[in-house]
Amino acid sequence: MKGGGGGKEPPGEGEVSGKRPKRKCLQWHPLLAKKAPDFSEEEEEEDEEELEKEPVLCAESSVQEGECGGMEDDSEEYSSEQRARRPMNAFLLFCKRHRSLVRQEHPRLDNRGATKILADWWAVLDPKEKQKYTDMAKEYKDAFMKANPGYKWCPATNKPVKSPSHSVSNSRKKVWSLPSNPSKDPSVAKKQPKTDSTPQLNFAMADPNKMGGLSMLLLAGEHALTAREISSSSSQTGCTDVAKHTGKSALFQLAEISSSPAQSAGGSKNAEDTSSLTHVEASGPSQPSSPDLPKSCVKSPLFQLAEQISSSRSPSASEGRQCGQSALFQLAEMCLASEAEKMEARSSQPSGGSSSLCAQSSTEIPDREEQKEASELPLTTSSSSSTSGSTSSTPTETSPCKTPKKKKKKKENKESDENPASPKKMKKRQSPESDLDSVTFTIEAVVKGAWGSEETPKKKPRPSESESSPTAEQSPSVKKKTKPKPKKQLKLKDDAMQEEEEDADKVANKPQDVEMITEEAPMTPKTECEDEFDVKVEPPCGMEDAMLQFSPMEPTEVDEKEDSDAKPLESRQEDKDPEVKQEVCGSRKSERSCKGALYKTLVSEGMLTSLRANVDRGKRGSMRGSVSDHEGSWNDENWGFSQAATSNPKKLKKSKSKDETTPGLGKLEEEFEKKFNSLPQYSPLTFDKKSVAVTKKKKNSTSSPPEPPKTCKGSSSSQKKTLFHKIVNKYKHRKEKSSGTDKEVAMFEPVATESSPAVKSSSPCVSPSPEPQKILDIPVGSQKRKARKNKITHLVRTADGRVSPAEEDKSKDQTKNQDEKPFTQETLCNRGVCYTDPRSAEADLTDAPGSLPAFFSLAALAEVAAMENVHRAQRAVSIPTEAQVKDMAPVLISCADQ
DNA sequence: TAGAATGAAAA
DNA sequence: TTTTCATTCTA
Repeated sequence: MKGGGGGKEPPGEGEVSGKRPKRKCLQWHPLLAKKAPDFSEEEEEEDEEELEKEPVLCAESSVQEGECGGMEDDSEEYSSEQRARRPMNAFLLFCKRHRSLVRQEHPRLDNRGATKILADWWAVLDPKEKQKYTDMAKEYKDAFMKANPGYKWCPATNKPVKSPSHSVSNSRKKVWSLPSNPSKDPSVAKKQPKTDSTPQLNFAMADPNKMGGLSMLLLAGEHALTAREISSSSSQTGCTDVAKHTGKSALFQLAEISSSPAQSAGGSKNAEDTSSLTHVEASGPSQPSSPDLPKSCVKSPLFQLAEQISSSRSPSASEGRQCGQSALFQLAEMCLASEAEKMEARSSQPSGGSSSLCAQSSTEIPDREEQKEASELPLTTSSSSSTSGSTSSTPTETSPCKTPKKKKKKKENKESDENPASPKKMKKRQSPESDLDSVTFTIEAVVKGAWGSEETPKKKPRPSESESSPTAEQSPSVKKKTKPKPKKQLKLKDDAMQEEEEDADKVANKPQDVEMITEEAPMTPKTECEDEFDVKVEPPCGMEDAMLQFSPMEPTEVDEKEDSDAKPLESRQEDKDPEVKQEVCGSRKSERSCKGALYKTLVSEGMLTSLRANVDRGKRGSMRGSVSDHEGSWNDENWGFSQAATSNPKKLKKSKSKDETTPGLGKLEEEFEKKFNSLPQYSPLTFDKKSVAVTKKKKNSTSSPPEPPKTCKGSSSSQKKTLFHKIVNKYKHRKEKSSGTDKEVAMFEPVATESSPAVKSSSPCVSPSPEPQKILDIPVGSQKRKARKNKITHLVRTADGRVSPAEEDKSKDQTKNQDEKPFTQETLCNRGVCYTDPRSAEADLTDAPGSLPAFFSLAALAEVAAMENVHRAQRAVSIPTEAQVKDMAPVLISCADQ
């Protein structure tokens, strides 16, 4: 959609040309950049090579800064190009959090409509509730600013930087400039991204200047954390403590981390990090790293054996394919699973983290190694895998039919070759996935105790992938690490830690999956991609169903979804890939169930909140997203895919932003998400009540105060008052801009209907509650801007309430809108309130006590009539003037109080 | 790519 | 006071 941010840059010019779609901000992040399909394949390949080298250098020497600086330069370029996005304000956060809900309720509704509704909700939202979002926004902003000290919100009208040289890169506009970004060559920038992408921790990225938005911060934080983790893992001590120590919020911490030394190694902390990094990097390039990991991790002999087995097997498996797992392999898996369980038990929080870390670290290394090795030697990967704690990861990678070269390349190549049609799509890798999946499943199953079964499901992998993917996308290892631990560390403070750890442990247990996932996004997951792709394809249906059923609000639903999904999936999977996956993993179903539990857990924890949103989205247009998404693979997206993917054929494309952001952000993002998720998400019902009022407001504002519905007074007076005030304020605004409301009226009527239902549900109260009245009177806020744009002109309504010709047209549109929007009458009807028949409405109105109520009822009626028949509307009602409304306010208030 | 919303920041 | 732009995603 958007521009394709991803993957779109033309290979040739690419880089600069800019295509960084709109969102550059996130993209610019190296990790993201890699992940992002955006880069041309060619470029990516080259970049990869470069990256391999670079990371090492950085890690190795303190000089890193210098080198990194080079990187930074690039990054700077990115930053300049992509620059950090300005932080979201409270409203945007609210929108982000609730848009999915809105969409769920009103699938037909387009974004604009959803936005309007959200605005309504926002208007209605209690101040307290709003405050939460406001606070979050503030915190977010603070963190952002900390990370990007010099950040300017507006590049200023002129936008100095952007236009000229970089112009291209910044397609959009702003380059807000981060202070530091010297010019960069586009080409360089491209390279850097990859380099950056090198999983590891390029703190270089962290540069405040470079740092993009929050996501960047998060990334930086993650990297730091991961580094710490790694170091800790090596030492086995919990490095995370540092993070924990700080009482600051995760966001701040992240910001600090990113801002401070992230690049080179700033303080002592950094030193540790760097050291850890160095280890990783050093190891990464060469296999040695793998050994380190194992050492760090305390593996039981059994575990080691299992790893060896798995690793050994993997190579053959790759060719042989996923399906047939040898008994030995299975045994290994089981061993691993048992180990995993043990690990979990141990891990509790601290230790567990280390274990997970180990796994992660191991995974990470492999990735790097893989990249480098891929270029160099395929075998290395296998060796690394064997050595590395993550058994599955290597095998899977190596296993892929093709040489274990760079995943990215492979993916790209494959994609290009195999799937000429869809660039993004993937090729499927068979064996590797199957292996990994099977392993993961088994592990999970073991952990849960469900082992045994076989069903399995591809989905599990998906979910896990999806989950992990977000974090891991760029570099699998990183992702793994980041997800589990970063969050843990960050949150250490919070209870979440435990939960997270558990999740992480789970993840760790599934290192394979994680790796898979991680790679998916950015790089590629060639194998994963394939797998995912397949999976996505398969599951979509089931997922959709699940998704559909699923309500973002309740986590519990997820389970249900999963269940539902599982069945469909199974059938699907069987249909599709009987060959590979199913066979391979016998126990998938059970695993699936396990995953389902995990999924639930994650959701409950809030880790998957984004998923929810994605899911919602997925419902909308899952399919499209699936394709693009796969590449970009987002955590959430993955989820969405896994779960929802099937459902929506439309597309999921989640916005680039997601793709971009998620990949890199990984755990950090998760934390952010957690916070974000922690934000209250109100059920539509909640808003319905309120919304009713709001809608009314809008309607009123536009022309007449229609709302009839018989709102109930049941609502609390305080809320009503608040609403009233809000409405009044908005109303004022409206007056200012008085144009353009008409549309709203139409729109709102439907809304009103919705609200009305809610009201009814609460109680059949009749008299229009004060709120509604208030609401009716008051316009909703949104209109202002429209006015600017100057749409206003045609909207005007005559005093009569008639609509100007233009309005008539609009009215028509409105009617359309009604049709489109679920809220409208349909919803109302569903809820028990139907105004379809104006007459009935009138009756109600007439019944309504009090002149005011009656008045409103009439007005509402009038609106309804107007919608259906302008003429009727005209005769039916005279629209109250603003003054009238104001006059009525007191009455309304009193009513409300009553 | 425009646009729908709100809000923060800059000009 | 007016513009920009943050998010999301359809038309």
